[in-house]
Amino acid sequence: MTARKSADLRRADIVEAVLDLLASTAPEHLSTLRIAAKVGVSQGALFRHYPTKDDIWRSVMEEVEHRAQRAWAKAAEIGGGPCDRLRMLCLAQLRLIEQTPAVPALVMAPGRHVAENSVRPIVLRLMAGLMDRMVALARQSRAAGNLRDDLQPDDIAALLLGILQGLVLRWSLSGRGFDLVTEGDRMVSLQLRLMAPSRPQEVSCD
Amino acid sequence: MTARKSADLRRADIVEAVLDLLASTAPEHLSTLRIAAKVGVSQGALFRHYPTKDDIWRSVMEEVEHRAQRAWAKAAEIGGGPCDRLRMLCLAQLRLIEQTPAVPALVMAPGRHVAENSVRPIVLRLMAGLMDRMVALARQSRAAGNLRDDLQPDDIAALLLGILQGLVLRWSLSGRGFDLVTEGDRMVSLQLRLMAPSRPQEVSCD
DNA sequence: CTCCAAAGTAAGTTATCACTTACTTACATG
DNA sequence: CATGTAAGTAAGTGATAACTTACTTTGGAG
Repeated sequence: MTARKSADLRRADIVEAVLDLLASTAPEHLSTLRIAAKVGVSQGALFRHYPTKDDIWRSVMEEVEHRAQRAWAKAAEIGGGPCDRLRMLCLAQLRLIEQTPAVPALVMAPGRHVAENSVRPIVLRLMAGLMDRMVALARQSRAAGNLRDDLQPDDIAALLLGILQGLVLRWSLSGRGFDLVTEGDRMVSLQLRLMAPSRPQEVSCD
Repeated sequence: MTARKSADLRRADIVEAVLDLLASTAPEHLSTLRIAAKVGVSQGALFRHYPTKDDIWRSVMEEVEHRAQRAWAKAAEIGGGPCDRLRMLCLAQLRLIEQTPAVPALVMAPGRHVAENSVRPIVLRLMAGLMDRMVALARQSRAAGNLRDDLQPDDIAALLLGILQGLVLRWSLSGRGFDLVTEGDRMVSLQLRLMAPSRPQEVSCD
């Protein structure tokens, strides 16, 4: 099951090297030479394992997707009401990004240099997956009376996701100048409080 | 006053060409060759007007900044309460982005290829300027009784700005697949309603 | 031990980039 | 009309990119 052929091990090495390098390098400056140097082989050796640099990007993005899904699943395991789980899902995403700064770099990379064709669909799938989970939890939260009746689950999720994305953008632009999870917790909690039913404090989320 | 030397006219041509091209091209694929072709001169001619490509990026970004400030100022002229003006500021920003898709491309461009050193400080200044205006309007709105007392103006602005940025990100990733201003109006109005004081509908913003 | 395929290397190849250079044209001014 | 300057061009230059090629090393199966 978990056994891998040596070729796959090498590919895993390469993916990990790219993720490492992306923590400190913009995607479009990640040349095959630098990747190879990080892995510890010559540049040409990369192409024994991947036919194309685009294929490397695809593998990297798929690994990111797996990590994200793992993080979401782990956040879902924690007990508590649906509203807590919604908050935990948001925080799990922020924690993932903090530990893997490659994520926003890849998501925001606009150009073809970072393999638009290979990466873009995976990014969209990733964001759709997060959105789905958030909508589901929002629906449950509302049903449980933790969120206002007059809010659509899609809108709840869109507002929260927007707050997360804006926060991550500012975090990236500021050179990671503040603690992402701390600030995110503050913002998400605040927003959930705003979306709580009218009697302000009683049925609230916290 | 408004008179310009011919050299400046040429520079304006180049800036406009870049902005045009950025509507359909990622920043890192905008070579001097393509810019020159758009302007209608040879590639080398560009360097008669700009010593460096970085200087072109800087000029472009400064033009973007001016457009943004003009848009914000125009939005501020419209009458109405501070809460309306806050909403209008948000919509003005979205309208600017819709008309000038280069803005998110430049803001999110992570790498050095698009002149990190020249562009980044201007981007930060731009975002800080928007934030300042939003915080000021949020403070006025709260003082006017349109927003809850227990919200800090900074947080009000941060939430709204986050919602805008997230929306723009999804708009860009989706290939501009929905109407930015329409959807933005819906989201911003919703958020302002959530932030309105407890008696839900009466003192609300709308 | 032999042999073969997977994995590695060094040195290409081709393309594109920002930028330069040597030379030419257009034009306003004295 | 002569002339100096701003603006233009075509053809480089060197750097760097992804990818290829010809050859060598290595390790396990027969």
